[in-house]
Amino acid sequence: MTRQKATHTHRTPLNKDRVLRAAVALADATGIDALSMRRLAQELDVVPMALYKHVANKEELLDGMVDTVVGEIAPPTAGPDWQSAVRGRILSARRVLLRHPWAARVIESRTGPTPAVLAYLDSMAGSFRDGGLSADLTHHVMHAMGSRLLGFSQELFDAPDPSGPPSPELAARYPHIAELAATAAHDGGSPVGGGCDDQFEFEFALDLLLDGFESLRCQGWTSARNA
Amino acid sequence: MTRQKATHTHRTPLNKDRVLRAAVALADATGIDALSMRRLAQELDVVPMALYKHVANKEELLDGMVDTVVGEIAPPTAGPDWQSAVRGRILSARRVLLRHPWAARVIESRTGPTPAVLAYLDSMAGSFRDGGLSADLTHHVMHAMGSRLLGFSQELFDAPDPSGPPSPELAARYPHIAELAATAAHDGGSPVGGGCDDQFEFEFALDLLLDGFESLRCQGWTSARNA
DNA sequence: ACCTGAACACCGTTCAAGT
DNA sequence: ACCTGAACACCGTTCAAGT
Repeated sequence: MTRQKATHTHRTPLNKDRVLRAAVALADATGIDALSMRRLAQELDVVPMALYKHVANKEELLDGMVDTVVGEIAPPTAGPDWQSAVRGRILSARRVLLRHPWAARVIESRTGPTPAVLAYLDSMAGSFRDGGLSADLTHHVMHAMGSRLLGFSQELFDAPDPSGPPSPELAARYPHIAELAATAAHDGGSPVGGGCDDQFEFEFALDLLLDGFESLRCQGWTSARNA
Repeated sequence: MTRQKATHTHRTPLNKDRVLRAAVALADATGIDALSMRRLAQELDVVPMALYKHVANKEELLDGMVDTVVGEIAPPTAGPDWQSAVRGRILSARRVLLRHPWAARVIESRTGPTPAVLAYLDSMAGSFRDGGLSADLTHHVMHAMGSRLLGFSQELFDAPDPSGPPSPELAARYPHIAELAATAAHDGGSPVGGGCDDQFEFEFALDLLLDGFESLRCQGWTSARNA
């Protein structure tokens, strides 16, 4: 009785939380494309169908993973002004999202917001309202921020080719892109040569938007007046 | 000889363009999730493997579909100022993307920009440069625009529940969200009651950014001075 | 009542056999 | 040389048979 069958070793019994944490860890380690119900079950030493006792289907698994990740974002902090409070929380969200590179894509793919996302957005709206923005302006401001509220934004190009300067024929075909790439490589915002500083680009857009919002707030902007 | 075998009727021979146009039409009609190599082949009255003569694999098919769609965006038009030229083109891109609701998600999923996307971005960068923005500022501005350059942006919530006002317990749990939903329903920017006017939200953020860029241009902003 | 193996209806893609 | 059917290695999920 000191040995149990290896295939049925008595383990911490499965529960939803353990399933979700294993799924997040697996996605972190192997990427979201390699996350399948079968692969996850294998990781948990469980038969695939055992997962369906804790999540209804794969969609619910992905929803749960999103909530797990969004739950890692730091709570709101008091700041000298509304802008720095919002800014700090968004940058915290960004650090979380960078730890889980698959999360942005999964969040995008959800049809509706999950409870943790709703709670986060509600709290963020509260920060805008506390800062003196009208409900009307807050509404449009939330839309304008889009995914940036959660610490990420859609980058259309990952990183310019890091292998030296662009090829001559590419520069000829896309002269303006080549000029931008040359500029980025020149001011060395990032380690060596190629690529741009994603963090700088994120904060550039974030601050431009926050400043724009504050300016509208000061003007007493309303959509009725401008529509 | 007046009849041919129904299963091998002589048709316009397949070529890459015909494959891509059929794929776009199929995605338009049935959604991107229903687009499989096998289903597309069936639509073209062709055996699945025949597609692989014209596209290397499914990734290349999706790349080609993106290029087909981006090719529908209107060329740049001359405007009284750089802002209205850029604005007009982006709103044209938006109309194209609304015709192909699957395209935004597919563009996001590409690892690198396709030729037509590069050409579009190059032309857009040219518009900023012609407007008097420095190469440095143009670079950051392109990043700040993100997917908005192509006429879409990440909406975190599709549309608030259209079935009347939010339930009491939801309003209690997410008071600020409920307030925003009530505001949106109130000012009736969209047809009846619930939901917000996506076009308004898009233009609100677009104009806020364009105004911010113009303001930075006037100030002679450079990243070196502000870093 | 609970658990689970086999099966179903799909995928994208390889490959060898047919013409 | 070209084309293509069958096969491979996967999916998520159903379902009936086992305990």
